Amino acid sequence: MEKIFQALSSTVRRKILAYLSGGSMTAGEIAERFEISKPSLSKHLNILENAELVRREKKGQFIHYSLVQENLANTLNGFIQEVCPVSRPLKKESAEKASQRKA
Amino acid sequence: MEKIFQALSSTVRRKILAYLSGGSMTAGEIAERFEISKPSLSKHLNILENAELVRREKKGQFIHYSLVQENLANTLNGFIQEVCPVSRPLKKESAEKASQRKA
DNA sequence: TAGGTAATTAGTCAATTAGCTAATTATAGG
DNA sequence: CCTATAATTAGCTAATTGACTAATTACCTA
Repeated sequence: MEKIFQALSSTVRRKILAYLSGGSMTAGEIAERFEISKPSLSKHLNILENAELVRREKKGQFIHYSLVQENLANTLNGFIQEVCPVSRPLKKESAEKASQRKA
Repeated sequence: MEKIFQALSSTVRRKILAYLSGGSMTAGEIAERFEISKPSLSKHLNILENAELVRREKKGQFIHYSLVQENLANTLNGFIQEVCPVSRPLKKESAEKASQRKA
Protein backbone atom coordinates (compact mmCIF):
# COMPACT_ATOMS: atom_id res chain seq x y z
CA MET A 1 0.00 0.00 0.00
CA GLU A 2 2.68 2.48 1.07
CA LYS A 3 4.91 1.34 -1.79
CA ILE A 4 2.08 1.51 -4.29
CA PHE A 5 1.04 5.07 -3.47
CA GLN A 6 4.69 6.06 -3.36
CA ALA A 7 5.18 4.54 -6.81
CA LEU A 8 2.13 6.33 -8.18
CA SER A 9 3.32 9.74 -7.00
CA SER A 10 5.57 10.17 -10.04
CA THR A 11 4.19 11.33 -13.38
CA VAL A 12 6.83 9.34 -15.23
CA ARG A 13 5.79 6.17 -13.43
CA ARG A 14 2.07 6.75 -13.99
CA LYS A 15 2.81 7.23 -17.69
CA ILE A 16 4.78 3.99 -17.79
CA LEU A 17 1.76 2.17 -16.35
CA ALA A 18 -0.49 3.80 -18.94
CA TYR A 19 1.83 2.64 -21.75
CA LEU A 20 1.92 -0.87 -20.33
CA SER A 21 -1.88 -0.97 -20.20
CA GLY A 22 -1.65 -1.38 -23.98
CA GLY A 23 0.51 -4.50 -23.67
CA SER A 24 3.96 -5.43 -22.45
CA MET A 25 7.04 -3.55 -23.63
CA THR A 26 10.80 -3.92 -23.32
CA ALA A 27 12.78 -1.50 -21.17
CA GLY A 28 14.20 0.03 -24.35
CA GLU A 29 10.79 0.56 -25.93
CA ILE A 30 9.65 2.31 -22.78
CA ALA A 31 12.80 4.44 -22.68
CA GLU A 32 12.20 5.64 -26.26
CA ARG A 33 9.00 7.32 -25.11
CA PHE A 34 10.70 9.46 -22.48
CA GLU A 35 13.42 12.08 -22.58
CA ILE A 36 15.28 10.80 -19.56
CA SER A 37 18.33 8.56 -19.53
CA LYS A 38 17.99 4.79 -19.53
CA PRO A 39 19.49 4.37 -16.07
CA SER A 40 16.96 6.85 -14.67
CA LEU A 41 14.16 4.95 -16.34
CA SER A 42 15.55 1.71 -15.01
CA LYS A 43 15.21 3.11 -11.50
CA HIS A 44 11.58 3.99 -12.12
CA LEU A 45 10.96 0.48 -13.39
CA ASN A 46 12.60 -0.91 -10.27
CA ILE A 47 10.31 1.12 -8.06
CA LEU A 48 7.27 -0.08 -10.01
CA GLU A 49 8.41 -3.69 -9.79
CA ASN A 50 9.12 -3.36 -6.09
CA ALA A 51 5.58 -2.10 -5.60
CA GLU A 52 4.40 -5.12 -7.61
CA LEU A 53 2.69 -2.90 -10.13
CA VAL A 54 4.69 -4.37 -13.01
CA ARG A 55 6.27 -7.74 -13.69
CA ARG A 56 9.60 -8.24 -15.42
CA GLU A 57 10.34 -11.18 -17.69
CA LYS A 58 13.68 -11.79 -19.31
CA LYS A 59 13.65 -13.03 -22.90
CA GLY A 60 17.17 -13.43 -24.22
CA GLN A 61 18.79 -10.06 -24.38
CA PHE A 62 15.60 -8.18 -23.60
CA ILE A 63 13.55 -7.59 -20.51
CA HIS A 64 9.83 -7.36 -21.03
CA TYR A 65 7.75 -5.38 -18.60
CA SER A 66 4.03 -5.93 -18.13
CA LEU A 67 1.34 -4.45 -15.97
CA VAL A 68 -0.03 -6.18 -12.87
CA GLN A 69 -3.52 -4.75 -13.14
CA GLU A 70 -5.15 -6.34 -10.11
CA ASN A 71 -2.70 -4.87 -7.59
CA LEU A 72 -3.33 -1.40 -8.87
CA ALA A 73 -7.09 -1.76 -9.07
CA ASN A 74 -7.42 -3.50 -5.70
CA THR A 75 -5.33 -0.97 -3.84
CA LEU A 76 -6.97 2.09 -5.33
CA ASN A 77 -10.48 0.70 -5.03
CA GLY A 78 -9.77 -0.34 -1.46
CA PHE A 79 -8.65 3.14 -0.60
CA ILE A 80 -11.66 4.72 -2.28
CA GLN A 81 -13.90 2.43 -0.25
CA GLU A 82 -12.12 3.39 2.94
CA VAL A 83 -12.26 7.12 2.40
CA CYS A 84 -15.41 7.47 0.32
CA PRO A 85 -17.50 4.56 1.62
CA VAL A 86 -20.71 3.77 -0.26
CA SER A 87 -22.50 3.41 3.04
CA ARG A 88 -21.95 7.11 3.59
CA PRO A 89 -23.30 8.58 0.34
CA LEU A 90 -22.22 11.92 -1.07
CA LYS A 91 -24.07 14.97 0.18
CA LYS A 92 -26.28 16.70 -2.35
CA GLU A 93 -23.86 19.55 -2.90
CA SER A 94 -20.91 17.23 -3.37
CA ALA A 95 -22.82 14.94 -5.67
CA GLU A 96 -23.70 17.88 -7.92
CA LYS A 97 -20.11 19.03 -8.21
CA ALA A 98 -19.05 15.48 -8.96
CA SER A 99 -21.45 15.11 -11.84
CA GLN A 100 -20.48 18.49 -13.23
CA ARG A 101 -16.83 17.64 -13.43
CA LYS A 102 -16.87 14.02 -14.53
CA ALA A 103 -13.10 14.27 -15.07
CA MET B 1 -3.89 14.96 -10.84
CA GLU B 2 -0.19 15.42 -10.17
CA LYS B 3 -0.97 17.23 -6.91
CA ILE B 4 -3.47 14.62 -5.86
CA PHE B 5 -1.18 11.63 -6.34
CA GLN B 6 1.62 13.58 -4.71
CA ALA B 7 -0.64 14.29 -1.73
CA LEU B 8 -1.65 10.64 -1.46
CA SER B 9 1.95 9.42 -1.36
CA SER B 10 2.26 10.14 2.38
CA THR B 11 0.89 7.71 4.97
CA VAL B 12 0.16 10.58 7.36
CA ARG B 13 -1.91 12.34 4.72
CA ARG B 14 -3.83 9.20 3.74
CA LYS B 15 -4.65 8.68 7.42
CA ILE B 16 -5.88 12.24 7.71
CA LEU B 17 -8.25 11.61 4.82
CA ALA B 18 -9.46 8.41 6.47
CA TYR B 19 -10.17 10.28 9.71
CA LEU B 20 -12.02 12.99 7.81
CA SER B 21 -14.18 10.39 6.07
CA GLY B 22 -15.95 10.10 9.44
CA GLY B 23 -16.79 13.79 9.48
CA SER B 24 -15.02 17.13 9.68
CA MET B 25 -12.43 17.81 12.39
CA THR B 26 -10.46 20.79 13.62
CA ALA B 27 -6.72 20.97 13.03
CA GLY B 28 -6.19 20.32 16.73
CA GLU B 29 -8.39 17.24 16.79
CA ILE B 30 -6.45 15.86 13.87
CA ALA B 31 -3.13 16.69 15.53
CA GLU B 32 -4.14 14.76 18.68
CA ARG B 33 -4.23 11.57 16.63
CA PHE B 34 -0.64 11.84 15.42
CA GLU B 35 2.69 12.00 17.17
CA ILE B 36 4.11 14.77 15.04
CA SER B 37 4.23 18.46 15.85
CA LYS B 38 1.35 20.76 14.97
CA PRO B 39 3.37 22.78 12.47
CA SER B 40 4.31 19.58 10.63
CA LEU B 41 0.68 18.56 10.56
CA SER B 42 -0.29 21.99 9.36
CA LYS B 43 1.98 21.50 6.38
CA HIS B 44 0.33 18.20 5.56
CA LEU B 45 -3.07 19.87 5.75
CA ASN B 46 -1.82 22.57 3.42
CA ILE B 47 -0.73 20.00 0.87
CA LEU B 48 -4.11 18.28 1.07
CA GLU B 49 -5.95 21.57 0.68
CA ASN B 50 -3.74 22.56 -2.22
CA ALA B 51 -4.62 19.28 -3.91
CA GLU B 52 -8.28 20.11 -3.24
CA LEU B 53 -8.74 16.90 -1.28
CA VAL B 54 -9.88 18.76 1.83
CA ARG B 55 -11.66 22.03 2.45
CA ARG B 56 -10.88 24.41 5.30
CA GLU B 57 -13.52 26.46 7.06
CA LYS B 58 -12.77 28.94 9.79
CA LYS B 59 -15.18 29.05 12.69
CA GLY B 60 -14.06 31.57 15.26
CA GLN B 61 -10.85 30.40 16.78
CA PHE B 62 -10.96 27.01 15.10
CA ILE B 63 -10.37 25.77 11.61
CA HIS B 64 -12.50 22.87 10.54
CA TYR B 65 -11.23 20.52 7.87
CA SER B 66 -13.50 18.36 5.80
CA LEU B 67 -13.03 15.86 3.02
CA VAL B 68 -13.74 16.65 -0.64
CA GLN B 69 -14.80 13.15 -1.59
CA GLU B 70 -15.58 13.66 -5.26
CA ASN B 71 -12.10 14.90 -6.17
CA LEU B 72 -10.51 11.85 -4.66
CA ALA B 73 -12.97 9.37 -6.13
CA ASN B 74 -12.97 10.98 -9.59
CA THR B 75 -9.20 11.11 -9.87
CA LEU B 76 -8.56 7.58 -8.65
CA ASN B 77 -11.41 6.08 -10.66
CA GLY B 78 -10.25 7.96 -13.73
CA PHE B 79 -6.76 6.58 -13.35
CA ILE B 80 -8.04 3.04 -12.83
CA GLN B 81 -10.08 3.39 -16.00
CA GLU B 82 -7.05 4.64 -17.90
CA VAL B 83 -4.70 1.90 -16.77
CA CYS B 84 -7.11 -0.98 -16.20
CA PRO B 85 -9.79 -0.25 -18.81
CA VAL B 86 -12.93 -2.36 -18.66
CA SER B 87 -12.81 -2.79 -22.42
CA ARG B 88 -9.63 -4.78 -21.90
CA PRO B 89 -10.74 -7.34 -19.30
CA LEU B 90 -8.39 -9.13 -16.93
CA LYS B 91 -6.79 -12.29 -18.18
CA LYS B 92 -7.96 -15.47 -16.53
CA GLU B 93 -4.82 -15.86 -14.45
CA SER B 94 -4.91 -12.29 -13.26
CA ALA B 95 -8.59 -12.45 -12.44
CA GLU B 96 -8.01 -15.51 -10.29
CA LYS B 97 -5.23 -13.85 -8.32
CA ALA B 98 -7.39 -10.79 -7.86
CA SER B 99 -10.24 -12.77 -6.39
CA GLN B 100 -7.88 -14.72 -4.13
CA ARG B 101 -6.40 -11.59 -2.60
CA LYS B 102 -9.41 -9.32 -2.24
CA ALA B 103 -7.19 -7.03 -0.18
C1' DT C 1 -6.68 45.74 26.40
C1' DA C 2 -4.19 41.86 28.37
C1' DG C 3 -3.79 36.97 28.55
C1' DG C 4 -4.69 32.52 26.66
C1' DT C 5 -5.67 29.22 23.06
C1' DA C 6 -5.72 27.63 18.05
C1' DA C 7 -3.33 27.47 14.24
C1' DT C 8 -0.16 28.98 10.80
C1' DT C 9 4.18 30.82 8.86
C1' DA C 10 9.28 31.21 8.94
C1' DG C 11 13.55 29.22 9.13
C1' DT C 12 16.73 25.31 9.84
C1' DC C 13 18.42 20.67 9.01
C1' DA C 14 18.77 15.64 7.86
C1' DA C 15 17.08 12.30 4.76
C1' DT C 16 15.16 11.10 0.40
C1' DT C 17 14.41 11.54 -4.55
C1' DA C 18 15.42 12.04 -9.34
C1' DG C 19 18.42 13.07 -12.54
C1' DC C 20 23.12 12.34 -14.73
C1' DT C 21 27.65 9.70 -16.38
C1' DA C 22 30.57 5.74 -16.00
C1' DA C 23 31.04 0.98 -15.21
C1' DT C 24 29.23 -3.69 -15.11
C1' DT C 25 26.54 -7.80 -16.46
C1' DA C 26 24.52 -10.76 -19.74
C1' DT C 27 23.31 -12.25 -24.23
C1' DA C 28 23.54 -12.62 -29.39
C1' DG C 29 26.11 -13.27 -33.42
C1' DG C 30 30.08 -13.15 -36.57
C1' DC D 1 36.50 -15.43 -28.61
C1' DC D 2 35.49 -10.70 -29.63
C1' DT D 3 32.33 -7.09 -30.44
C1' DA D 4 27.88 -4.93 -30.22
C1' DT D 5 23.55 -4.32 -27.89
C1' DA D 6 20.19 -4.29 -23.86
C1' DA D 7 19.80 -3.25 -19.53
C1' DT D 8 21.23 -2.72 -14.87
C1' DT D 9 24.11 -1.24 -10.94
C1' DA D 10 27.28 2.16 -8.79
C1' DG D 11 28.31 6.56 -7.50
C1' DC D 12 27.62 11.49 -7.62
C1' DT D 13 24.88 15.95 -7.24
C1' DA D 14 20.98 19.22 -6.99
C1' DA D 15 16.39 19.66 -5.53
C1' DT D 16 12.64 18.26 -2.65
C1' DT D 17 10.50 16.51 1.51
C1' DG D 18 9.39 16.08 6.27
C1' DA D 19 10.49 16.84 10.67
C1' DC D 20 11.63 20.22 14.40
C1' DT D 21 11.60 24.92 17.25
C1' DA D 22 10.57 29.72 17.42
C1' DA D 23 7.78 33.42 16.01
C1' DT D 24 3.50 35.27 14.28
C1' DT D 25 -1.46 35.86 13.46
C1' DA D 26 -6.16 35.65 14.83
C1' DC D 27 -9.71 35.25 17.91
C1' DC D 28 -12.05 34.83 22.41
C1' DT D 29 -12.96 36.42 27.08
C1' DA D 30 -12.28 38.44 31.49
